Amino acid sequence: MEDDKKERIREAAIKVMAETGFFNTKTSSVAEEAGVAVGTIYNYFRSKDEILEYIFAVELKKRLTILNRLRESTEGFWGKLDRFLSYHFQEIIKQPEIGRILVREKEYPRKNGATQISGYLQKIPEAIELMLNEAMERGEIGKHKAKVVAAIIFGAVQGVVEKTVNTDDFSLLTTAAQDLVELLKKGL
Amino acid sequence: MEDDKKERIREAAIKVMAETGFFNTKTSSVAEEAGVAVGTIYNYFRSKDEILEYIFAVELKKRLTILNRLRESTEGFWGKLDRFLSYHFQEIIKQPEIGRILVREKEYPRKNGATQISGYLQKIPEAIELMLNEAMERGEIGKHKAKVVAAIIFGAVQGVVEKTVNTDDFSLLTTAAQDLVELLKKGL
DNA sequence: AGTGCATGAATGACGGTTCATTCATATGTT
DNA sequence: AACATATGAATGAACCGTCATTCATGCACT
Repeated sequence: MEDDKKERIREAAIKVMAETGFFNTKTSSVAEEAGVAVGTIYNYFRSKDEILEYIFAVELKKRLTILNRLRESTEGFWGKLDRFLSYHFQEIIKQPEIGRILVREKEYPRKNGATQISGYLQKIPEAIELMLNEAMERGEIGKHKAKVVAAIIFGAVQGVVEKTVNTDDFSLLTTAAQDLVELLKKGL
Repeated sequence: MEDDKKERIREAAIKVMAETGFFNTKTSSVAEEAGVAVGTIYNYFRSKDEILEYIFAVELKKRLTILNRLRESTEGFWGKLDRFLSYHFQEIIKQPEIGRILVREKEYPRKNGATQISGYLQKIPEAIELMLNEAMERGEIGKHKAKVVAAIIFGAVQGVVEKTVNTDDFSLLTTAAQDLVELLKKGL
């Protein structure tokens, strides 16, 4: 049995939690799926909560890296948005379980105070809001309430992901980025 | 102490579950909030799950009634959508806890098989999809994939509600219906 | 022979549900 | 009107299954 236990546990947790939801997931199931003993999990994570937190951290870091890279590019707003959404949707096509977890477990209140999750998650709509404001100043898009628009975009993305994972119709996601960008471009 | 225990329990559950989330809500807390004994809950509900199911049933029935009434009216698509969204957002302004629960607890996998919740909830985007198709046939809006658009609208609505309850900024909701309709009207 | 990771049975807290009991109110009887 | 009895809603302490977490022991590699 080879190494990188932490990664093995993360992948197992993604699989099991996507299936049954965080609260109905037993650490013993995660252990079994990962092929390790229950106790081993606790050599790498302080608690069950921390596993979920780690899952979010990994995924959101990937997306924020993309967003920051895009911010610096000279591309127009719509190109940036299209790139970002395409990346996000591709990731979910590759691993639908991630989609399930991201839409389902976000923001759920945990027993012992807040986790980092909300904090991490906030940053995505914030980044979009920032890009929106820049685009408005450049006159690339008309004046709108960036906050509301960001919430709409963020929500629309989740809506499409949700529909996809609920119906297992991944064809939706292959064109969703263009569909959405097109709609928004005309709309704003 | 007057009557209608079931209603008292429903209201208490809304309050407590909005605060702590379904899975962190103890039946004893609901009982306390409702001013009844724990056992009394079980005279009106078979389980904790059933309380949540009932909360959804009540709220979704209200919304589906509106939607069906609108379907029969001769009003155009955009008027209908505006009316529906206005109603929904007003309800959440009146009782933000409902908003929290609707966006957070939807579709969460329960231990003992499926609940009615997903089934009920499906009907909203379905109704929107239907209205969209009718509007496209009438030529009121251009041809689009109704399924994707319905998912986008449904998601966008949730996004705005989520933003609102997370920031406690209810001013968002007062104009959100018009903002959203306007954006979509131009976009489609 | 010491260090570090892995193990999984044991532990203990927690909380949903049950049910024997209480109690308020209604009904019937004189 | 006074009393007896029946009904079923309300109660909450106790029960019991369910896990998250711990830790004593085993194992491997240096």
